[in-house]
Amino acid sequence: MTITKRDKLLDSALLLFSDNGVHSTSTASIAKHAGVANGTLFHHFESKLALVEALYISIKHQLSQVAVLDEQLLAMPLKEQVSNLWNITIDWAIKNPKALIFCQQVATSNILPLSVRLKAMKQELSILEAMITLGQSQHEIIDFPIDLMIDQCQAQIITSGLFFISNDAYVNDETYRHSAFELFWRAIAIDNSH
Amino acid sequence: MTITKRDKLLDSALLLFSDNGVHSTSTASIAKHAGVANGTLFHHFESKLALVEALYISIKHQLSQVAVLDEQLLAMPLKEQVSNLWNITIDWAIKNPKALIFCQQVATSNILPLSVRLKAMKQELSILEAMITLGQSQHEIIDFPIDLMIDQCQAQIITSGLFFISNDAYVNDETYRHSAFELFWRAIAIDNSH
DNA sequence: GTCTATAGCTGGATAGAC
DNA sequence: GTCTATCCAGCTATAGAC
Repeated sequence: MTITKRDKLLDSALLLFSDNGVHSTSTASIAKHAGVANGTLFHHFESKLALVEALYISIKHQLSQVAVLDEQLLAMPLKEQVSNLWNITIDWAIKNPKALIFCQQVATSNILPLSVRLKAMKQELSILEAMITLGQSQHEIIDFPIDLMIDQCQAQIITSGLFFISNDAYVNDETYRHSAFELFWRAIAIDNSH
Repeated sequence: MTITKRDKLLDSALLLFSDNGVHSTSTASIAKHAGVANGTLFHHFESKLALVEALYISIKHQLSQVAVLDEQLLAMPLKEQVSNLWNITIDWAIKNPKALIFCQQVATSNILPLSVRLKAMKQELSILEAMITLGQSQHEIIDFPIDLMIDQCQAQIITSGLFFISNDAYVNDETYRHSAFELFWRAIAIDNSH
């Protein structure tokens, strides 16, 4: 498993995109940073847009591999399941700040066609949707429209991730960790005692 | 109060920026859309960046004029105050979708220097901060760290705004309206009964 | 203040040798 | 697969007439 030039190009692209934005990063600067020639970039990626798309898909795929429900988790109470997934996702965000920042930029712009973004999002959100629906049927999560809830929940997770990224002193602060999750859980949980 | 060419340029810039992004909108296309000559744009704005900044500041200012606490509001219970401000902001977002989309793009990118963004944000968030702090001192709002709460609350409002913008069939749907606000309020309120 | 014309540069993408 | 060299479109910004 060697690091190919293609991988180097993706790494450099992520670094430069997240720092300066997609549009103000030239393909030349990506190639230079990756230590490869200009033409090599266009050998591996049909166009700049294709590079952006490949990077986006790759990150979303990586995240979907991290946040999964296993047998052990499914046996726990719902709040623990949600908390677990929340923590896994936040930890991933803290370890991959550039990835989250880049995805946020792509998601809130028209750089990539809507169809590509929707496809990547659907895949990522299936767990979230499953948990909310389950919780609603068990009367543990409030019965608001599912599309609205998915939207809000996802936004809260991303916001928390971005918060810890830009305030990294709080990453290991239990108060902040706990508070951030509780803000998320309190919004949707029916039993708010304790 | 006539519509000056400067105003037309700002209007066209907002339209094109929110649709295609700042970087992929040329100054030439803005001038053309506004029905003025290319050079006129640079007479009114020193550079493209200065145009972006002027637009951003103008929108943030406009929003801060809309969301204010008046005498009448201050006499109400806290939840009503919050609900009122929430509704005012969402209504503004629905009426000015392009403005919200543009602001979101600017906020999640490095197009404008951080100092400019922070200044505009501070001004906008002062009411939110005041309400949360007041609520905390009255034990009506949960006592989590204020910086985290401001971040999350602002994100929830923006997310709701964007949700109604992209699902405009729900704009007048009381269920969605009520649910969106309750998700916001439940997260931070201490008394969750009823 | 507004226009036309254009300078000067940058960036995405290609061609062809190795 | 990787490189160098280069084309050409499109962009920001300026100059100067009106």
